[in-house]
This record gives sequence, C-alpha cells and structure tokens, in this order.
Amino acid sequence: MEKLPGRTPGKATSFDIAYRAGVSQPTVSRALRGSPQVSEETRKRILAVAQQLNYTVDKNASNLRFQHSNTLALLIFEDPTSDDSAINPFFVAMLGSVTRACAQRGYDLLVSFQEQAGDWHEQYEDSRRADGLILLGYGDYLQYRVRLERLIAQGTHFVRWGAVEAGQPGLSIGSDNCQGGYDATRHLIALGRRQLAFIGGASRGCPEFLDRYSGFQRALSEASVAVTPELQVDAITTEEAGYAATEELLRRGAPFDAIVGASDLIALGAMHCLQEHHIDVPAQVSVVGFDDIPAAGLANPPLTTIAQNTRRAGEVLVETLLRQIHNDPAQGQVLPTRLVVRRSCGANAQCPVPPHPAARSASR
Amino acid sequence: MEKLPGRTPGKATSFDIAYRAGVSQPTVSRALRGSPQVSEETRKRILAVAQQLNYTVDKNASNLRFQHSNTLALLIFEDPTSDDSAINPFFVAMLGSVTRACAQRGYDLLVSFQEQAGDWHEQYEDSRRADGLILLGYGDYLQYRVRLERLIAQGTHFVRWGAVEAGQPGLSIGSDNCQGGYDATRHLIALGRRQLAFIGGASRGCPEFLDRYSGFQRALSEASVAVTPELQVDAITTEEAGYAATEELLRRGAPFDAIVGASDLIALGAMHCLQEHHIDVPAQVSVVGFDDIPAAGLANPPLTTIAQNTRRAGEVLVETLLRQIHNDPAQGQVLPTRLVVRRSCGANAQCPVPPHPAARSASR
DNA sequence: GAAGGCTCGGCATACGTATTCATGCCTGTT
DNA sequence: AACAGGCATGAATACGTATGCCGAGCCTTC
Repeated sequence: MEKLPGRTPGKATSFDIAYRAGVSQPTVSRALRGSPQVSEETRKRILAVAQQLNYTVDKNASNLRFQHSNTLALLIFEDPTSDDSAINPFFVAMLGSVTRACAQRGYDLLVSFQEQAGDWHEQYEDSRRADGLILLGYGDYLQYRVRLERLIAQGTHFVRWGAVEAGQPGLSIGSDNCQGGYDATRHLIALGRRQLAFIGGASRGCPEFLDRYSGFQRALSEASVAVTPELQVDAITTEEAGYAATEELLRRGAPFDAIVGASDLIALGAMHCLQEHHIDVPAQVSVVGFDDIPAAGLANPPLTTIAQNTRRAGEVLVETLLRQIHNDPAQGQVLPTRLVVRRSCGANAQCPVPPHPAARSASR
Repeated sequence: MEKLPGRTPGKATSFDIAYRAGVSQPTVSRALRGSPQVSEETRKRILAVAQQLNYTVDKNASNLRFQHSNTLALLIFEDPTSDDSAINPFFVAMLGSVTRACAQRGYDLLVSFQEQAGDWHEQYEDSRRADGLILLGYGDYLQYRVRLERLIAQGTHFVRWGAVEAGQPGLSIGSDNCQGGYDATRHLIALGRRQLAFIGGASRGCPEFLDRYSGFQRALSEASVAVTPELQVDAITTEEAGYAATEELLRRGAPFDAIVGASDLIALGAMHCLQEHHIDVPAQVSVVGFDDIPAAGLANPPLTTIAQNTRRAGEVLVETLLRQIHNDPAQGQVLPTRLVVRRSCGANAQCPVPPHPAARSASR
C-alpha cells in the first residue's frame, strides 16, 4: 500500500518524507536516527525534506515500537486540602527539581496529584504510561505499603522520597532528617536556649518527623538538657496546625525559650501565634523550621531553618530511577541537610535585639 | 501469527486475555471498551480474566490507533533563575489547578519548564506528544510571537495565560488585571492614602503589569490624585527586585504613604525594605500586592492583595483548550479578581496602629 | 578477470489496539 | 420450509516507527 504523494492534511509521516526524498520509509527512519548505514548525501537530502515538512517523530508509534514511553511519572501524595494554592511548597521545589532533572536526561515528566482517597488504579495506568514512578509524599507511607508491594509484584520501577528505613519496600531517597533535627537543636542550644519545645510529630506516624524529633532528643541529651513532655505538641504540616499547636503550648503554661518546628509551615504558624500574643521572636523565643521553603526567607523575621537540597534530591531521584529501569545496580540514599541561619533564631541579629543567652520564659 | 499461550514475561496484552477467555482479540477490545456488540456473558468472562492478569490498555498503542495522546502539556516560561525553589508561586498554584482540571477530564498532564533560551524544538515534539499546549508565562510574549504564529501555522492547539489583548495570536485567558489594579488602588485611596507609589512595570513590556498600572492610573485620576512620576519604579517579579525598587524609591526622596506592588513578590520585597529602614507597615506606609500567593498570608503583617482565581483559571484554560481540540467554538476569557484585605494596607487593623488618614512622608 | 568484502538501501515484519467488513447462527414470519 | 434480518464474533487491516535480513552494486585483491 503506497502512501499517496499528495500533501496529507494531518502531520507528515516518515512515508511522506520518503516519497519526497525518493527513498523508502526505513531509510528515512535510519537517516533520522543517525544510523551509519545511510550515506551522508542521502541523509542530508532526507533531513532537508524533513525540516521543510516540519516533521517530527510520532512519539506514540515510536514508543510502541521501542516498548517504552521515555516518560517518568511524578505522583504527589497529599492530604486533600481542597485548596489548590495550598500545595506544600516543599513539594513544589521538588517538582521543579525533578522536572529539570528529567529534561536533562531527555525524559518527559507526567505529573499527577494523588488524592489519598484516589483509586490506585490510576497508578497502574501510569505504569504503562511511564517507564517509572517517583513517589512524593510527606505523610506516612504505611497506609500505602500494600500499594508499594503491589507495585513491586507487578515489576513496576519506582523510587520513593521520604525517610530511608530498613524494611520499607522499594528504594528510598531522603534527607538526613535525624541529623537535621540535631543540627537545628544544637544551634539553639549554642545560642543559650535551654527550654526547647518541639512541634510536629513526636508521636505521629510520619517517619520524617519522627527522625527529626529523634535528632532533637539526641542534641538535648548530649547537652544534658532535660526533655520536657509538656513542650512536645503534635501537628500536621500546615501553618494553621502550627498556630494551633503553639496556642496549646501557651495554654499548658510550661515556660519555653525556643521552638523547633518539624516543618517550615509549622514554624511559620508558630511564629505568627507568638507575635499575635505579643511575644517577640527571636528576643523572647527562638524559632527554627525545616525545609527552607521560599516563604521562610520572606517571613518577618526571616526564618532560620534546615534546608534540604532539593536540587540534588531531584537529580538523585531521577538518576536512581533510571538506573533501576536500565537494570543497573541502584540503592537508596540519604542526603545531607544544611543549617540556614536567618534571624528567627536570634543569631545574626541585625535587628536591635541581641541574642541574650539568659534563659527566658514565655509570657502569656 | 497466533500468540503463544504461555504467560508472557512482560505485560499482558489483549491477545493474552483473548487466549485465556477463548475469544479473539477484537472481542476483548470491544468488551473492555463497552461495546454493545458483545454479549453480557462474554464480557464478564473477559473482564474477569483481564482483572486476574492485571491487564491495562497499552496507552502507546491505543494512542497510536486513536491518533491522539489524551494528554495536555503545560509549558511554563520562566526567567532562568537557576534556583529551583524560586519558581514563581503563582505559577505553582496554576500548575495545581491545571493538574486537577486535567485529571477531572481524564487527561494526563505533561509539565515542562521552558528556559527562555530553550529551543522551541521541544515544543514541536510536545505537539505530537500532547493534544494541546497550555502556555504559562508572566513575562511579555512579544518575543514569543514568532513562535506562537508558528504554532498556529502548524495547526497546533494551544491556549495562553496572560493579558487578553487584541491582535495576539491564539486564544488567551487571563485575569482582569486592569480592574485588579484599580480595585487595589481605590482601596488605598478609601483608606485615606494620597501619595501612592507603583512598583513593577509602568514602562516595561509585560502586558499584565501594564494593565495593572493602567488600573492604578485610572483610580488616581478618578479620585483627582496626581500621578507622581518619581513614585513609579520598574521591577521584575522577584522579592529582590521589589526590595531594590523600594530602596530606589527611598533614595529619590519623594514622600509616599502607600505602595502598590505589581505582584506579591514585589510587594513582599518592598515590605521588607521598609521594615529594614524602620518604616512601619501599615502605620506609615500601606502595601498592597497582586496574586495572593501563599506567602502573602504568611507574611508579617499579612499582605493585602488582589487574588486571582487560580482554581477557575485552570478549569477555564483546560476547558477552552479542549473545546479547541474538539473544534468547538472557543474564545478568550477575562476572569474577575478579588480584593483580599489583610493587614498590610492598614484596614482591618487589629494591630494597635489605626489607619490615620493623614498624609505621611517616608523617613529615611 | 573473478571472487570476496564492503556500502547502501529496500522488503518484510513487529509493536498492541480498535474498527470495518464478512460470516455464521438463531429467531421470527409468511 | 425457506428466507429475511438481527446478533455475536472472527478475520483483516491500519495507525507510524524501527530493525533484521537480504540483495545489489562497487571496490579491492590476487
């Protein structure tokens, strides 16, 4: 069945090029893919025609032939906030980083928000649609464990962002949350704070928060500072939760001179609550967060925080996933964090309030 | 060529299902797609086998057959900031909204950041990879005009987010920037401010900013307030630029009691600069932004701003694009904005400082 | 001068799905 | 009883690309 010579109304195919260039379709394919089997002269002729016709390879056909999609899928698991603008800023940074890492390697990126209630059926579809999956979620993965094992049983390639734990199915990439929590706490202790509160998940399931808390604990015990149970409050990672948790803290009445937030959103909420109660940050209470989201630097005072290396994280996630896809040896990785000192902790104080090392108590 | 009965190591195909169910491949396809031509009994048998084998339709083959991809592409044009975390938060909200709108309609979403220097070649590829394109960019599109016209000539379906202007190639969806600028300015005037500064693009090319500025101008002239050239400063939409522009404003020495920022990032930068110079917001200077990014509500004081309806925007973008793809009549749209009053303007002041209507001058 | 190697390009085919056309069976009607 | 007609399904094919295999020239070499 020979292709008609007339300019097809739709997109040009390799048959159209072949006809115009006076060669066969396979030769066109070979020429465009740079096969050495095609003479330079023929190749040039074909390329000229292809350019003239604005030809591009049909990805669907190409993918079908190659049996892969040249696409990765980023699945973002998030609590159903119902408000679009409330996407966790940290995820956003990851999204940007993953996108660029994919582009660098010539992969397309499919993005999908997985409402927690969402049927995992989509994942299966995605698994045919993409060569591999990147799972991004702050929350605890325990509820997804069944899904993960199903993915593995199905032979789907995937990597997971989150706490790196033994016994978790699949490969995990994550920040060193424990060390981060430790660094943040040590910094506060070095500034003379002795009554430290921790907001966000001393007892909740989210593994990242647990790790950060354990770093917090370690720093305290190393400095021989007592851990006060009244100064531990749970919170999910929203500003509102941080605000509410801080009110709870104030209600309890135990004095504190520093707050470690398990995330920046929590820390920002805490800062607002304190300011609302006319408690000066950092003069009376130091605040430190975790993540280094954009809003952290924009806050007043700018928030001291533990930065996660999102750029590197995206690269490692993509690279690890690709190794897995290509059946190269791959393994989980723990990424270092970095303390970013701004003003909310009381160090670097360009504001008129010097960081007095003396212990303070929170006034109501 | 009959498919071998053995369990193929890779993914199950419709032939595998057919063999197990004792029917032919076309019947499987028909059954799964819900064709009335297949008897209920046969359908049930086929569905059972399909489920048992974890079968899903191969999207590449399906798309090839259907001649479409069931996928939309979101192209984000952004100044090369080199820092991933610096993705414009407004775009992020749009991304979330577009993602959900796509998911609702059963479309996949491909996301790609187009560095300004990036070769538009990618777009062509995308155009085969996706059924349509959503173009998202704050900047001025003039430099892309050639590209846009090329897209049209190529018959590519696309919609553009941005200022809705006559003469722009293609369909545009955008907020009513002019009205937004007007509302923000009127609000400040109603609060008694009379020396209003505008930061961000009175003269630059970005059409959105120009529209916002023209609304600013209209509000001033309606209230018979003079427009002071010394109080207009250009800035791109980053916090640093807003900060720098405000310093320039202070350097010029002309008194002002309010600042309209062409975007929230600019307004936040301005606020920081003022606070750095010990100028109280809102007591001495009111500040209003535009976009209502998450950081606006988190700032101190919380930023009064003009909110764009990102949720609706995503829906309209997707819907319009799909209409275009299906050759239904479609047209550009202007979306209403909404004034969100927080504290940075001086209204709603729960802080001890009442909004004195008396004119103030900025101290250095 | 003939044989072998090398270069280049065409033929056939496969990837997995969805539709058009053809076929056989069953039912109902005169 | 014979035929029309509807119904369920199978056979064939198309979507566009990429590659194994083979054949046709051409050059080299003894």
